[in-house]
Amino acid sequence: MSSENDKINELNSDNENSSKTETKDFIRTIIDQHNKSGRFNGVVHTRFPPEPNGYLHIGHAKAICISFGIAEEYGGVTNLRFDDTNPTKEETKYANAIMQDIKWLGFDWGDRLFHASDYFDQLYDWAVLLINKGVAFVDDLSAEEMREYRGTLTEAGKESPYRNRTIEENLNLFEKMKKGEFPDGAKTLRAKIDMASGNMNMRDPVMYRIMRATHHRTGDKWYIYPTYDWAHGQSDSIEKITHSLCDLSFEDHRPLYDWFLDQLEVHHPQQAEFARLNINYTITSKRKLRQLVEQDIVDGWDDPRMPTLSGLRRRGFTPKSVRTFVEKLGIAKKRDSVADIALLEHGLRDELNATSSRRMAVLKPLKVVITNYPENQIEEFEAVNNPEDESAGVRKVYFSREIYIEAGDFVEVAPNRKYFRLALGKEVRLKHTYYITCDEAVKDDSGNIVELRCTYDPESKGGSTPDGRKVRGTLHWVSTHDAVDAEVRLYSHLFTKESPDADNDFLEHVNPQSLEILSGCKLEPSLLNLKAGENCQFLRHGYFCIDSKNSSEDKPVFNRSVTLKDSWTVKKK
RNA sequence: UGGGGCGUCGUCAAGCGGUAAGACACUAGCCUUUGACGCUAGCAUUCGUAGGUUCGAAUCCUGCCGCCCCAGCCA
Repeated sequence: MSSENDKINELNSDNENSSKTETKDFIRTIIDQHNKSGRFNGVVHTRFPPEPNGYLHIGHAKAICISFGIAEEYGGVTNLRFDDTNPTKEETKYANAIMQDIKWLGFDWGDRLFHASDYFDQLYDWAVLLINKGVAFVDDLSAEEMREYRGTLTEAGKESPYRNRTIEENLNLFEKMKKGEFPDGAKTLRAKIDMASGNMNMRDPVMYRIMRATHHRTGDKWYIYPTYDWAHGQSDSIEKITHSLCDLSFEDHRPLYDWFLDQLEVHHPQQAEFARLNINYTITSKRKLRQLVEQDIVDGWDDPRMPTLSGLRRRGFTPKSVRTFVEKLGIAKKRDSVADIALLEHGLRDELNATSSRRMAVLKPLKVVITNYPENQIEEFEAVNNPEDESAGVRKVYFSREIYIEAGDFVEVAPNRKYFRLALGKEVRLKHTYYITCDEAVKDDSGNIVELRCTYDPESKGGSTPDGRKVRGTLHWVSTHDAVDAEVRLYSHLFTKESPDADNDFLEHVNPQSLEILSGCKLEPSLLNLKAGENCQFLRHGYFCIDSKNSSEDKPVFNRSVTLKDSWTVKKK
């Protein structure tokens, strides 16, 4: 009886706990288990290991947030280590850009900046150790021969004819490889594992290749370079990493890393693999992004349409919005998952709604003359900077007889009673100021509307009238006398197809309208004071920032980071 | 006839034998000096599928089916 009660109590308390406890992903669950068992004495030490051969993109942001974020959460730290084992592809300029991007995201590796190349000597010594153990050998097979000997996915491979050289011979040959006595590609050092393994990575993988290339850090010291597979696990081990978090493509390599570490009898991190981040309407393949840049389809790696961190930054995305996005997506092992770009955009809007000042900007101007408003009169109005944040204060806006409104806010005949923007005979409110009614649309010879003639109601000053009549439509405006001219760039998805990555001809799906450049936009003058890197809401349009590359004092250029949600155009359809 | 993974709402994703969280998206309505924001409501009788075990299964067992990754001296 009593044991039954205990069980029920246990169940109840479990339920209470589970309803309060946050759900954990499989990586945090593994760490919890380690902490419970004491495997790493409660230490969580991760690393982020990029290859300095390109720019970081949103997919890397996920890996960064996971490795840095989880370590931080468990009171641990994260190393930044450049995996620079292939001198033909790596450059210092990429390393610098990568560091800048990680810092921008808000993560810090302290004084723990490392390079796989820091360990080249140790790696060499360990290779000698494996030769001495009889589990590594120098092979003379060419690349093509090796491929033939490797077998296929369903057939076992054949052992290399050089596999049974004596330890002395291997030692001698390996040293000569190091001294540069053989031409590039003539020999390799291979691990002696199992040519019949179902796991291709275990079929005597290459540990060293001969490569006469100047390394961006070690210069011309080496003629041989370790492969990633040989360097990676040991680098983690040397740095006493506890949890090596990486993407699913290294799942198959884990047995190999474990094998090396076991042979060497050194510190053994736990590797865990998660699914990479894919996002719809974009691509996250370094190779394909490079193509966009090299074929001038975009304006460089930091083009605001690019999913690179530098592109997102220039577009006006905040580090927080990127981190929130990654957190909300969660971590799992579903390889083909594709995140909705709308979630990233939602996070940005959510953040900026709370923090950005509002300003009025007319993107496609239409001149309005308020015929009953005194000429040469300028009236000052106070405008709230951010209705979501009183501390943001107020600013002054100046109203006059001639203003600009958005051309799209006027049609001659209202399409239905749900339409409450401006039309002939209709009344709308001008934000912060007066009601106006449209009397006449002036057209040019070809019938284009070039000017509106309206009358205002002096009683409506401030945006409401004594009679309390309802005016549903509120338009933003800018006075002609103090409007500032600017260029505004509107962006939309770089691709028209949800999963352009699936296609090899992904370039065919590039959205020809992903960039719309508007010139002659009319802005509220206070916008000239917007600081670089600061976001601002253009009322009824979206969030904008100054373009860091093309903007100048005399010719301001703004980027649209994200639109405001718009239920009207949805309804219209 | 190889090895490794994955299949829960349109999307991402919880769930770990006790009767399907949450977020985004979407829909309807309210509010509104941004058709924004906010608020309210709706949105998986069902967890790839077929059996089995069990009082009870998304969760355990078995068999199918589907999708993805691996044959660089790239990382």
